[in-house]
Amino acid sequence: MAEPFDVKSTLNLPQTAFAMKAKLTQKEPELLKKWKETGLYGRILRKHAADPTFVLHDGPPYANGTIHLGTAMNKILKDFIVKSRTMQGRLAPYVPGWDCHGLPIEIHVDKLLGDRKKDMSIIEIREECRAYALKYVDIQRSDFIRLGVFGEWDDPYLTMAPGYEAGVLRHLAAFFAAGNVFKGKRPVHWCPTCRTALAEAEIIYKDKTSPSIYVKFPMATDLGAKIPELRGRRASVIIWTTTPWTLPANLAIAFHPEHEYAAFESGEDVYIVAKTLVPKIAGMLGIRDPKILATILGRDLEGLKARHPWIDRDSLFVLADYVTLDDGTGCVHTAPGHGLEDYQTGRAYGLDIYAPVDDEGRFTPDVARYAGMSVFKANRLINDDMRRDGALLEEGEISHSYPHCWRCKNPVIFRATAQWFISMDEGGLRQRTLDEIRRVRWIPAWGEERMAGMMESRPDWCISRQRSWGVPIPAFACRACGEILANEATTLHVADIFAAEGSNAWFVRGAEDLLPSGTRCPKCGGTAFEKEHNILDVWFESGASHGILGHRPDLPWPADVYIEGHDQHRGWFNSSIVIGVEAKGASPYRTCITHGFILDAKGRAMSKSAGNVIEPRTIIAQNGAEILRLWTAMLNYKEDAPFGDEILQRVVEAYRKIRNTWRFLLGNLSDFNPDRDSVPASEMDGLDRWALAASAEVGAKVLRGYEEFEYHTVFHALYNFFTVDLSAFYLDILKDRMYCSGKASRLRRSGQTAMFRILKDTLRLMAPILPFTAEEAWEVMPAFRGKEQSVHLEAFPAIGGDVILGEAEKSEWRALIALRERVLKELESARERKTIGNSLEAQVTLRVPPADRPLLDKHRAGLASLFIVSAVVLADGEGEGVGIAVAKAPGGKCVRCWNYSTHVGTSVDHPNLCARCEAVVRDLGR
RNA sequence: GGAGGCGUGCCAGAGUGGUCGAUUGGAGCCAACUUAUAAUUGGUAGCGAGUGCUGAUACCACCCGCCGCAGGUUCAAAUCCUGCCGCCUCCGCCA
Repeated sequence: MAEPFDVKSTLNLPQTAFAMKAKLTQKEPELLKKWKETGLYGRILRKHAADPTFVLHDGPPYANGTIHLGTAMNKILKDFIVKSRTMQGRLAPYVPGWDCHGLPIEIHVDKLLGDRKKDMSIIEIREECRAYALKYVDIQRSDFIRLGVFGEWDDPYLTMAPGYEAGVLRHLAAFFAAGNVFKGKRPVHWCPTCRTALAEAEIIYKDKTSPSIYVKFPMATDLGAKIPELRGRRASVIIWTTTPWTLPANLAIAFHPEHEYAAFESGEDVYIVAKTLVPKIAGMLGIRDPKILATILGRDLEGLKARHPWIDRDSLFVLADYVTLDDGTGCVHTAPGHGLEDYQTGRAYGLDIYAPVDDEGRFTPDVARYAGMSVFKANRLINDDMRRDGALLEEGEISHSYPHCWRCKNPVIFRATAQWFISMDEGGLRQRTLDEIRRVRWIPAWGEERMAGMMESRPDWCISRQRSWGVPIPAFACRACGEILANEATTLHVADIFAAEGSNAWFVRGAEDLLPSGTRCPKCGGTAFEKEHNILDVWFESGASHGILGHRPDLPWPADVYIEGHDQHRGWFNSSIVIGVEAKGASPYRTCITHGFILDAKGRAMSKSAGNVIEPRTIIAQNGAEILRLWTAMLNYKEDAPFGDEILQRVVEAYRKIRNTWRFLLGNLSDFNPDRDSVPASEMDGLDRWALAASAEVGAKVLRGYEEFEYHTVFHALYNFFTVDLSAFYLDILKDRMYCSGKASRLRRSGQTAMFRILKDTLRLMAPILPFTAEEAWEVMPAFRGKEQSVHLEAFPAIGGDVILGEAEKSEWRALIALRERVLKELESARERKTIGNSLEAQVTLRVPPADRPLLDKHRAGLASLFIVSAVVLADGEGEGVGIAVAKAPGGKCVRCWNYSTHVGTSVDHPNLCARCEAVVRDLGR
């Protein structure tokens, strides 16, 4: 006989507007719009106005191209930091920035302009660069906003803004004040055709045929003192080179300190080369069985000298680690003005950085015989002359990869030119920076070692570039005597002009107009000057970005945190700390965090040429930004992370689980008024108290994770809690109580109270990671006293309070949960035996040994619901452990709650209901 | 060439000296439910060698080895040390 009404209508089934299907791609833009309209970001800052500050200073991405996954991850991590610190009660403003100057933009604009560039002024070209940079600032800005990153997007810092440019020069002035800036020579790639210096990005490597020659340098020092066997012999060192034209600039020969060198006989002559290369060289000279007269370690040759093959000059024997035995003779021709390693070695030995070659690649008058001759043409002649003099031992050709100019495609040369430097050791800058590095907190810890290693080995900082798109180095030359004028005062003066007019002023104004009035040459007293045309290395510009701090009370200097990819140990972290130390005497960051790179699904770096690049826009368009954020939270960002479809699907799965759990909580709270219906913890059902205690434990772990910037532990802790504790255990058990108990019964309200508190806590704990979903849920969550309009205006929950369980209670629950697992296994085998289907068809009999009796008696009433069965019978057992038996539950199935009960069929009014349901239905007046 | 990082089951990813052959999730297989329903729940489940059982290289039981490989420290190692191999990132780039 059926009930005279629809039983289902008497149940309290879940109800919520929070959809199962997220439709993130639609929902996220709606929330962004709403946040913008309600001025959420400003409200957050105002709410925390009186709180202690926390400054994450943004490393400026380069304003060129669209963002890639790595950029997205970086911004998301920054947002985790800012949002979580905010919810921890800090005033944490976030000012994003962009790096706008520099070569890549200049090259792109160059290509865009093509031939038109010839007719344009430098100002016009710079305006094109500015427009180009602004375009990409806009594009990237909207991408970052789309990710849900909160910040001052309307007022970012741009390195090309006049105020910023002035700040850069003021930092430069600090180096002038310290006496650390000097002008020196340094080899750069130089295109003789285009008559310009080239950056690495403007070099293309192509195969080129070059001469390959072996040249002997006769000893100037008598080796007899060191090697008695060679007393009185005519000894020479043999070098190998592919650039004969650099021989006029030869000042040294480099040996490896650890390699063994040998002197072998060739008729009257004795030649010195690396011992292992003797057979090769001797064979080349036609000596069948070379006689080795003596050997000597490279380091013992240091300081000796050889004669230049034709110039009246000695060549110093120096030591260098980069000398290899793969090619040549192990004795390396060294011209400090024509090679980077040669340059470094030359500086180490105090040699002249000698490069007697002019802008067009011709020898200067300094070089006898070849003056005015193009260096490539001179190769032939030099070889001929040396052959005639007997200096050339062997001549051939070699095809090798050689740098060429990207524009004219001609081979380039390496040539020392005048450049501006910051000395790392003059004034102890390197050491002071190293000291500061020790004071910074590095995450991960190995960052310190890496950073210190780089700082120890970095050469003097070459800060000048022969380019247009950047901040000019304000240096002048006296027209009368050529004296260079650049110091703290002139730099600060130009900084003031830039602050008002921007760095274009350098190109618009005359030299005298850029100097304080009445400036005279300190050397000759002249009053006429000309401007130099160098711009600053962009790393100096971005490294000075901490200059935006310290001008607003909410943005003090130094920053609490810098966080970028680990490539920035050499880049931004490096230049920032050097500038911070010189200008402010300290590191501009207290904590420095690095993250890994994003690789493709196979673990390879993403690159356009490999065709494995995944655009964040694609992910967002298909899955929503929330998925990208969750992925970022799941991974241990300290390591490089693979990314691909399969991985993405897993993230989507995890998202669904979290979303559905929140949805279930919301669904069961539709009739719950927290302020009116909450049950005090002391009166709550035991299981609910357990759930709150578990939630508190997770909460503590999550807060620790945020504190330590460990977002994957945040995610794992919450996700585990959702799947294991809530979904598979607590909420599963709670269903019967929620659906079937009287709406306002104490038991149901107790469960609702726990669910509400868990929902409220987890939404807030998850808000920094899932700002959209947490907000969406927050909006539909029951209102309560003090509820903020947005979850992002809330603080993290205080953990603990009234729900911590004692150790005794905890171990009781551990025992019950362990017993439950065993019961579930027994139920499964009963299911396999077809004894039962649904677990509610079962009655479980526990044979309880005396030792376990107190525990089970205490929880007797809750056991059936704990196991989700219809009945539990306790019987006396023996020995160790509780025995478990499963049988078909007696009685009939209650059509309302599906529990089996002997009460079913006994009631006249409600013969299909169990006692509990009959009572509930009666209360409803049915 | 230099610096740094990483290597755990089919996959992802926990685990930093015993309670770990190893948490959790995904995929797989089996099942329940239709009251979170394009949802929820339970169970099962690594690889290799050996012994027993057997008609059987199947199932089951037992046992041994395996957390990149090889050693070492220790009463005890996925966890510490050394070497090797592999992968990745950054920097340099050759006279």
